[in-house]
Amino acid sequence: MDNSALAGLLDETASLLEINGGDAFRIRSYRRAAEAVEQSTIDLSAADAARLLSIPGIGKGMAANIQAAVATGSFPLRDELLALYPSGILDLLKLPGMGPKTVALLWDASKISSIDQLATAIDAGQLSALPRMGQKQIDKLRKGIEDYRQSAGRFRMNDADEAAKSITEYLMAFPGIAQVTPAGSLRRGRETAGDLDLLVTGPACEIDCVSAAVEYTATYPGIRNLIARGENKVSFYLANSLQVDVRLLPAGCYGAALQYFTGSKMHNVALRQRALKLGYTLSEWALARLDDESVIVAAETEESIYAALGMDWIAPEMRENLGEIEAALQHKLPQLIEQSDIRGDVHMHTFATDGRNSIREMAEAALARGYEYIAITDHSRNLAMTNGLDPERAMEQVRLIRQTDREFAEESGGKLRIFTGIEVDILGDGELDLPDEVLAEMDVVIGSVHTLFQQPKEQMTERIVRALHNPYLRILGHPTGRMLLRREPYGLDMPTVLATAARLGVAVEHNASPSRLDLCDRDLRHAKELGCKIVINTDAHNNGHDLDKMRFGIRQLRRAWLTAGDILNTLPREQFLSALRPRPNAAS
DNA sequence: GCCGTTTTCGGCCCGACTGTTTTCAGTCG
Repeated sequence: MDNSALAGLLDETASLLEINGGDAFRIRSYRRAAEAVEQSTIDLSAADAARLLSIPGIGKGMAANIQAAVATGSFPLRDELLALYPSGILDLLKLPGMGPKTVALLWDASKISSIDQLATAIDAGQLSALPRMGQKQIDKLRKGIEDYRQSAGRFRMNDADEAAKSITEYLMAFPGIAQVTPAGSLRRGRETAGDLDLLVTGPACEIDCVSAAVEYTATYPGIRNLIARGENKVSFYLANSLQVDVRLLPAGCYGAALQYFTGSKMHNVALRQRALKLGYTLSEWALARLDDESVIVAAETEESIYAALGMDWIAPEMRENLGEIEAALQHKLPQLIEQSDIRGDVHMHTFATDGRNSIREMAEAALARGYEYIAITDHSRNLAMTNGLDPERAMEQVRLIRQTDREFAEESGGKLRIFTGIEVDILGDGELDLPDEVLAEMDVVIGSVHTLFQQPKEQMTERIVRALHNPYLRILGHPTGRMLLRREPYGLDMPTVLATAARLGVAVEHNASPSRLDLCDRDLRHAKELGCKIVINTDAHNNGHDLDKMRFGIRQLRRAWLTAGDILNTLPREQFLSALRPRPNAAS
């Protein structure tokens, strides 16, 4: 059992305890332990008790739970709770506005323990009899169920990504397998994937000897159950119900297969039409002559196929038939942004609030990543649960950032600059929650939408627009608050927000991570059209893989056809701050 | 349930907002 799975067990136990009305501090302990396990860099299933106990947040009880889970797949408290409630009850918590108290209420009153049962109860009008269940609440739940069902069955990009990595590692260990490439929506950079397509090639995949590699694929240890095993294809489900199709192909047709299975459907339809026009036929096996299909025109590489069709190779992220084919024919495809274009990350937290590292540690991690600048932007006081900074602590933090910046610049030979910053909360009245004299000290002021995000659409938009008018605000953070597979964007009037930001010169932040996606490709396209400044940040809370979240965000930028020139933090550091909205009193 | 001590037990991030109340419970970050 890997750390993630282990963390999942602890976290779901915490949720079950909450539904059960357990002690709040005990619940927090389970959450903390789950977090610690998830973040741990060592394999805890192989760790002894002493090693487990050395991890902050893991004590005697939790160490015993972990050891039991490694040995048996569960532990006593979890088993006891699962005997009280069906496990499907945890799905209910995924609905917006649905917390443990409401879940407990539904269970106690009507034995509702799944989303389907809840939907039935709503349709039967059973809910209105319950306390605190007005029409608004019921409407909200109905909408939530609708959204949930739309996203059900799809997997977040990072889950598909991780599965692809681990299967790839397994396959590459087989002699004669030379290349494994994820195709489908994962390769196109979609934020979710319905299934996972892996294309495999190498000497072991040639037609006369492929059976051994197929056999090896079918014995991948992560397989929950095998769906099909053909001559050169293996399909199976992983433990998390993700369906995986592995195709083992001769090198001679690898490019054609890669092109075909990457899609999208509409892109492929348009491409096949183009082929017909030129007297060819395109399939997953080859681009061949229409009058004699035994004559292969191109098949080995994608580049050769696109070239034979008279066009430049098209990056997978653009293959949605949104004009990329015409652009490729005219050799006018944009040079899409690459991760290596990014020179800085200006949204990160430290242990002054809810981060896990010091300013210096974040700086070291950023430098190791090749960045030229970062901004430390801890939370302001309104986000009380994060130990947000009040004016005094914010000023102290500024002092500390400047001191660390000086020391670090000296040690690193000036390779990295640390900007001062703050992530302030936009309040219900559209005001920022720190006074101007504090904001004036900050290089980077990110105004984020945290506590506002549940509000009705009209007020929400109006309040954000008001906040944009605050002259100290330089970046609009988490502009849509969109959480992947959790809830739809809350119906915010994004065109108005983006147009206002563009007019006032406020940059909007794109911040994509496994769990959230602030701007989708459509938002980003729109932002560019409006001439909006865009930054891409990670909202990093630790110096480890958090900074790596940038790679998830880059995909949406590429899907929106953005180039390095469209993104502010591709600028050298001398130019970055001056590209932001000018500050009211250009003090420091 | 964990932690840090007072080495045996008390303290453990909390404020904004909504919808349902008729003074507040529940959810969210």
